Amino acid sequence: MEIELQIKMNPSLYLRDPEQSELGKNIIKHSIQLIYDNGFEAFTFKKLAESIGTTEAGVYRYFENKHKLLVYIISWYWGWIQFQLNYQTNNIKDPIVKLKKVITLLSTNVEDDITTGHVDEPQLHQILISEGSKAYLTNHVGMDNKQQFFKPYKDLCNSVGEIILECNPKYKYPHSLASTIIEMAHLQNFFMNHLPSLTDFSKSKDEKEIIKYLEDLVFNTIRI
Amino acid sequence: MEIELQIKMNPSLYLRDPEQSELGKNIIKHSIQLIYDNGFEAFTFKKLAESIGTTEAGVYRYFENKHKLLVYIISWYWGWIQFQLNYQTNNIKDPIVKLKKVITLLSTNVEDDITTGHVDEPQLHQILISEGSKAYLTNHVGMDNKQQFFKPYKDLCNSVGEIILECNPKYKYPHSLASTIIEMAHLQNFFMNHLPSLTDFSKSKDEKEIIKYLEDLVFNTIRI
DNA sequence: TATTTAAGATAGTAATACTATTATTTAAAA
DNA sequence: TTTTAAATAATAGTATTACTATCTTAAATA
Repeated sequence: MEIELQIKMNPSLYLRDPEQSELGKNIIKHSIQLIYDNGFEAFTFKKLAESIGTTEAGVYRYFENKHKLLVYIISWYWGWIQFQLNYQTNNIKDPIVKLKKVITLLSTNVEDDITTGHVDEPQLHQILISEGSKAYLTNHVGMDNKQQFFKPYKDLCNSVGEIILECNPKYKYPHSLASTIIEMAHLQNFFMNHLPSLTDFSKSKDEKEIIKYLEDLVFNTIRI
Repeated sequence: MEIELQIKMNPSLYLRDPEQSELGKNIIKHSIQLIYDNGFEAFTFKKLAESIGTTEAGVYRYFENKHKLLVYIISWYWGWIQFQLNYQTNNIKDPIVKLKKVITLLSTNVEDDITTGHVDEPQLHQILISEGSKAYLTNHVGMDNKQQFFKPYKDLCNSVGEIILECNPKYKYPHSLASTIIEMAHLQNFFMNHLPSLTDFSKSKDEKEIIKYLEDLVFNTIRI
């Protein structure tokens, strides 16, 4: 029996479900590759179509515009991370161990997940580091939020917040600390690699240092 | 005697120094207004030129492209914040008081500084919250960094890092904690106003809550 | 077999991000 | 005061981007 992991996506993000056809899956696959290679600003539907071997109009039948496509793949990533979190912390009683797992999961460049054929998770992880915040740092964030575009991110933040509260039920800022952990796991990685003097990891350029920094930050903050 | 505050800018950011002419000052002034109103994605040199009453070509004589203009005004902001930091922490001995001042300075929506005629600081502060990270989250961050585009930001981060070390000389991650404070002062503000469930300040929507959160985070982390 | 549906092919438009040219005004230098 | 240079304004033009529309073909389904 083959198991294939399916992440349920918000239908408002697409015009036609990309999971349901070869072309759709190719759009996701090549989008990740192109955004990973050239960044989101340089990414266009024309280049995407050329890379797939279809036409611009073909892509537009799946996604209204490139921003929604970005939000789609980012949502997919958070959904996938949520699954990994649930899976990895399942049956663990100690919330401290759980929280450490979460920090490691968010900070580590994942391995390719073979149960998700057309998605290259390591590339997607890099996209999240460089482009993740562009999903919500827009003028239309309010409208996007109303359409629940950021639900996977908010759900994840909530899960992390709950684990924080398990560690210390009296801690006053579980959601803010959760969003700080998630954002900083990515941003410190970006800084480490591109603006190293903004971090203390420039020598080793090792993700493990980020994990140590975040663990120190989090467990001192919640006073464990 | 009138005092005018001049922030020295990196000449690689512009083609012609905007401080040196009326048109130049108008470009800065109206850029801030337009980016504040419509966001950076919707901002074009054509709209800017129309808003000033000049032509697109006129703007291009000052700035190569809109990204460099964004980096310019963001650099200006960090230079101005650096000045405010130096000014406000001058003669303060206690590093804890200093660090608190820094957190407050970064988290508070500033008042308009009359010594900088053509710059509206409160609007600029909002731009930093929504668009600040777009200055460096690009594919050409390495080249930009080589040209010292992010020096004011890195200098500020360094200053904050030094104050952290004054509080606790043994703390291991002064730069990372400094960049965390700076980024989170802005990001928690953005979340509070646009994605409130990612924070614990959604009820009051008060900057003072962010300050309390960051103080709690920082002083627990460095164990004061 | 008829019919819906997806995909491919092609064309076209408005806006964006520029570059280039020339004419006019302003200001500094000779 | 005249000359010269520099800044600006006015206009035009191009390649690319971000779409929309239409028509045909192929494949799946009823």
